[in-house]
Amino acid sequence: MKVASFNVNSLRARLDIVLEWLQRESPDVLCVQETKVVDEDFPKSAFEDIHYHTVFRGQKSYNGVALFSKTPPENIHIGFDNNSSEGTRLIIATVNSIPIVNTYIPQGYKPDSDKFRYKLDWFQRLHDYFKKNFSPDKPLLWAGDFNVAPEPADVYDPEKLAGHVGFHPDEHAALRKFRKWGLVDVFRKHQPEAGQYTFWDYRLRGGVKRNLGWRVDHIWATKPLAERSVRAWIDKEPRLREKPSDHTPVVAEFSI
DNA sequence: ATGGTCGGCAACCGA
Repeated sequence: MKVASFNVNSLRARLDIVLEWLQRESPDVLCVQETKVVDEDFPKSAFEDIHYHTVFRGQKSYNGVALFSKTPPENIHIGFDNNSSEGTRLIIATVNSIPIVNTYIPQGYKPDSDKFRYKLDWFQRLHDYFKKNFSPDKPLLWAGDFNVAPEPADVYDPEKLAGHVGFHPDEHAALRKFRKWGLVDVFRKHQPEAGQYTFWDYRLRGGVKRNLGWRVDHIWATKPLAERSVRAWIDKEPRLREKPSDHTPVVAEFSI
């Protein structure tokens, strides 16, 4: 089973890239964030044409998540309380008997802002959701744009960025709670080397060229599933980053 | 150097 996560920063702006990537890599599941498209305008048939099932929830201009799968998704939940709050940031569906959680975690703006408190609260709500609905002793996959680089190896300048949004002690404490519950960073398990990024700060002059990157897109799994992971990588295909604002996909393979 | 540049969508917001 092959699973990927990709922040597309507008699905319609990058539709060809996503379709080509699906056909090239042929993952069983692709979790997408920042679709930026309302459900009525979602390009559903383009994905059905290449034999992917779709689950999506969007809104005008911002946010939006989608899940694509080769086999039909089951037990679909959108948002924390199903089909209402935070649906454009959270899709849960079971594919090939494995519950997949696709999240677009709030970005957080600045550490002294309400938006940052909202982000921390969001992590807490998700943690509560996991505790209530899932067991760390059973396979569970959590993928998405977490908007947090977990470790110093995951940012281009850990000393300069310490305390910034996306690399803040409170965010690291939030992630630690998920680890404590039983989730494993599957990419890191297979890739110990520092400096492997999924996002580059295009707001800094020459940020992409200067490799000013962050690893904020993740695939985490409970131990029974992580034990069956055989490979994980970040797709470095240059075509995926035609635009400076592009994230790039993170991929993991499991022997199930 | 504490900046800049994207996408959506039509003035700025969010990242």
